Amino acid sequence: MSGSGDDGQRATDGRTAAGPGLRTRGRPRSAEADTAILTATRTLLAERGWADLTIAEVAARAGVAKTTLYRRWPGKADLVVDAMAELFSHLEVVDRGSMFQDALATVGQYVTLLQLPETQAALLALASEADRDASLRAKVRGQVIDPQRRLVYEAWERACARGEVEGETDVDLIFDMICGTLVHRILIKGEPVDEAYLTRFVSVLLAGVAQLRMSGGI
Amino acid sequence: MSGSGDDGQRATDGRTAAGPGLRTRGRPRSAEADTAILTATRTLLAERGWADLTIAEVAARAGVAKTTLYRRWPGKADLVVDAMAELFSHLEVVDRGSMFQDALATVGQYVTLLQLPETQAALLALASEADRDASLRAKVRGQVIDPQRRLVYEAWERACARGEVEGETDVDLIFDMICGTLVHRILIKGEPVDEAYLTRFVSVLLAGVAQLRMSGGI
Amino acid sequence: MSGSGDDGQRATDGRTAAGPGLRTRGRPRSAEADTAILTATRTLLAERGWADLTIAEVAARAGVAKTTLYRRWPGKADLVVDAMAELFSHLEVVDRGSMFQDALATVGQYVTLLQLPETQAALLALASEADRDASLRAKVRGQVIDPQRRLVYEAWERACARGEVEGETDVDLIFDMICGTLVHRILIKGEPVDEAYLTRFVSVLLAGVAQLRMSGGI
Amino acid sequence: MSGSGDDGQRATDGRTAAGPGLRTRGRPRSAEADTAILTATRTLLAERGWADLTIAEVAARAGVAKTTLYRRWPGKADLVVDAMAELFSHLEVVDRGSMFQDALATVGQYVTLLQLPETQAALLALASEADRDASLRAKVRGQVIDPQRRLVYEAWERACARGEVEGETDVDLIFDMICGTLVHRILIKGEPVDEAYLTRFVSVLLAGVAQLRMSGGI
DNA sequence: CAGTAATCGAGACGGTACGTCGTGTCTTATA
DNA sequence: TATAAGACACGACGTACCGTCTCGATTACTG
Repeated sequence: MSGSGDDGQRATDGRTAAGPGLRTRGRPRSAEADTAILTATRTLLAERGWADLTIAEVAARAGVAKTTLYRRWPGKADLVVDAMAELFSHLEVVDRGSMFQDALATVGQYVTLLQLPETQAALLALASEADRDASLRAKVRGQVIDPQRRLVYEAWERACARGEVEGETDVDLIFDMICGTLVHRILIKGEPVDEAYLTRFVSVLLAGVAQLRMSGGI
Repeated sequence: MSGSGDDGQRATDGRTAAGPGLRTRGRPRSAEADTAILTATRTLLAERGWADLTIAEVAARAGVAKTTLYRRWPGKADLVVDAMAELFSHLEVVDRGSMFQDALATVGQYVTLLQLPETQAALLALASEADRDASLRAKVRGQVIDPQRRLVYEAWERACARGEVEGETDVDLIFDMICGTLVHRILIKGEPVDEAYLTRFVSVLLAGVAQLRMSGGI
Repeated sequence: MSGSGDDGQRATDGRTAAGPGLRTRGRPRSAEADTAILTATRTLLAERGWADLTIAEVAARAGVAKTTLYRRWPGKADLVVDAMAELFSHLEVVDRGSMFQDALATVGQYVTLLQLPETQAALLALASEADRDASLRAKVRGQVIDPQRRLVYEAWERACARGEVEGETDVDLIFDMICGTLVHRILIKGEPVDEAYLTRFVSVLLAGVAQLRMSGGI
Repeated sequence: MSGSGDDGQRATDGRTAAGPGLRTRGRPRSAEADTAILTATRTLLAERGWADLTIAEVAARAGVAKTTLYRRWPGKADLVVDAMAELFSHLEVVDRGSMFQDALATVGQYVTLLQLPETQAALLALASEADRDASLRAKVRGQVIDPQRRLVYEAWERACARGEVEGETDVDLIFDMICGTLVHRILIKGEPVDEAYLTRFVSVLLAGVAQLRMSGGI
């Protein structure tokens, strides 16, 4: 689970057995409701897009009352953050034997994710909404964006272990370049990323990163 | 002028003195209204953000009736496209003597634009809305995004003329990398771009591009 | 028309032709909407009762948007006041030749009104709601209750003209006794008023009133 | 006790020490809860009025769970009936030596009751709700309204015993006239009843009743 | 220089989604 | 079995914005 809740119960649900018995009062929240709601959210995002995604319809599709939904999430954006977070939590660095092949495969996973209709509907909308809402931005970054930085870090570490590169690198910049380029291509321009584009992109990127290190800079 | 209008009158308004045929009948549209509306749009985008930008308030701020606004633009998104297009139409490639300096200065202009509150409010929102609306996407790309590709092309041409590079390059990829990286940094993550970040970015980018060409690829 | 409006336009609609031309701006309110809404209100009051009377359903039944309804009346109670006022505005004193017969006939009209399902649904509910809402009470009294006092006054005047009685009487008290008794019987206890009950009631009432005057008191 | 409960347990609760058989199983209902709930109901009626009286708030004020309340009363109206019944159960016919003085004093008690804020909030609301709910109407009449008819009957009997009047009279009509007139004055019109009004009212009423009997009618 | 045809301001209109609130039921752990 | 606590399904609320419409009042070209 992603752990996005803002009220006490959800966050500590079933964790602290040490509690003085004051913890579990009243009817516990339905765990199935969470699953049903997040699934319905993704489905409807794909079907209707962001603007036509209605809280009421999500509730109906999930077989849940609107109230239940509002009890757990303050609004559409926060709900969608959790729904997307589940999708983005499955990315992993693939080991294909070389830095280039690792990068190609991992970036490929990210491309696949960005090409899902639910991602197309949600990601830019979330970023847009977050512009004026600091707490939302924190959630988006904390649950969707920032966790993926580890992919860059791990790929670099693995390349170090193989002896392909050494030292440290500018993970932030590389991360921005990867995510940004693909987001611009797929989400903003709405064009597909094929094998050829992907290969050229990773080539330019790795060449640039390598060159940068040879020059001694960071 | 950007020429986003969908009815005939606006496109030919006051421009072609040639055909006085059956075009101009009845009271002509106020030219000042256009200016006032677009200015009000940008101001309110900066003040309120995308979600709280209201057609009614734009009209009020521009001192214009809602009807007048709807007669010229079909909706909020189309209006904002025109408003943003005016901002993005001022970008130029600066000549600083070398490819690296040219790139640094030009990208710097783009950064400045992305950091404006109206851009922060509008750009991702437009891209998000365009996800489901092909005609909107066409407008966004045609008036805001694609025109900037020429900056990459011209910078490359100038570098060729100087003898720094030769042949052709993958303008599309480079364009995606530049815009995407900055959009991700500034609009999605909401972090500033300082001199150091900018320098590193342009270094990696140009190194990558140069390396790529030496390897014979495109 | 009852003249219940609280905004300027409705009250002065079509009255002041002397206005400086500033009066009629924008689209005028639909007069048919008023009729349709008040009719629908009475119909649904009779069908569903007060508690299950929904603003949304009134609007739907009247073929009107909820917004339109809220633009004209602040809430359910105020709407129902106007709807009832139309019903109560048709009461008249009947001339049957004698004070007793006049009273019998006029009170009979009132009984008929109180036995309508819409009145049963509305009158006590309005009075109940008005308990906490001074402005509502003012409307209820001004448009529904107080105007009927004239019936008592006119009947008394006619009896004076006939020479059956002379001087003045306590209209307020008599009015309370008539309305109150019938409201208690019909609306509170929910029992019908038949010819016999009516005759006894009017007898007791007139006898009391006459006796009171002979004793010289007011 | 009013005995509004609909399950068996409450009726026999703590009263009959006779049969300890199979009645008392599991945890017995708290007797204090009943008191606390009815008191809280009257207090909140006076504070908030009928419309803003909430079951949840009554429970909170009584220090009781909502469940407990619903186990004993089916809804807001039934609860309020019981709460009001307690108030109305204290009315008695006062012996002041003459029929007129008895009536004055007894009606005065009723006036005092009607002028309580909790009565103002509750009585018309109950009657209004009862319009569509036969079982509620039965409760209201059985516990609040009808029991007071005995006041008219007893006052008449006492007057007979004194020799002031003889025979029977139309208790129903007189009861409607008394309650109705005062309800109309106090609850519907929202005006106070002072000594003068009261005296005039009782005068007219008794004169009417007396005259009616002399004429031989009933 | 009157007629015609479009625009303009104002604001009412039919819709739709919103987020909140109250109801009455349910599901827990505890007494 | 009753209780306190609180989650739950349901449905109405009143608000806000949308995009359309209907007015009377301007403005220009046109015949």
